[in-house]
Amino acid sequence: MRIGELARRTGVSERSLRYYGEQGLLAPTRTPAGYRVYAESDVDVVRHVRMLLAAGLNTAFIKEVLPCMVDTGDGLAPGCPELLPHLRAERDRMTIAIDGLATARTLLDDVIAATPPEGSDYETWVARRTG
DNA sequence: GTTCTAACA
DNA sequence: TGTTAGAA
Repeated sequence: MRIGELARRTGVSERSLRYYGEQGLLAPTRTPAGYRVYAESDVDVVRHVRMLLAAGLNTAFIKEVLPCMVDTGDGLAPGCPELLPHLRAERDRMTIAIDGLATARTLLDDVIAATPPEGSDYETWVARRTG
């Protein structure tokens, strides 16, 4: 099938489909005219890619693990045991990122909280705090 | 009408 | 990622 059909059947834009191809996630063949030709199985590949993307993994990582993933019917499961350490490492990176944002948010909360009392004159308030 | 590449307010 | 221009 060509890109238009795959896009319709997966709900993924043609733009994204071409991008996945550039990233090595999809390997469509080409017609003499240069049109991309996808296999029936690519419908599932695209679904898997979307799931992993939604799970926060980047295309480079997905490219590596995709071949080892098995479709369980309701989701994806690691088909190779040596995948777990990498998946857990990825999870740890997310935790670090989340913690970083949490502290950033707390700091921003402090700035927001240091605001003049309701109804007070802003100019005067600023002058008193500025010295 | 569909797809391709390349480029960007 | 969306969108669009120009060509096939």
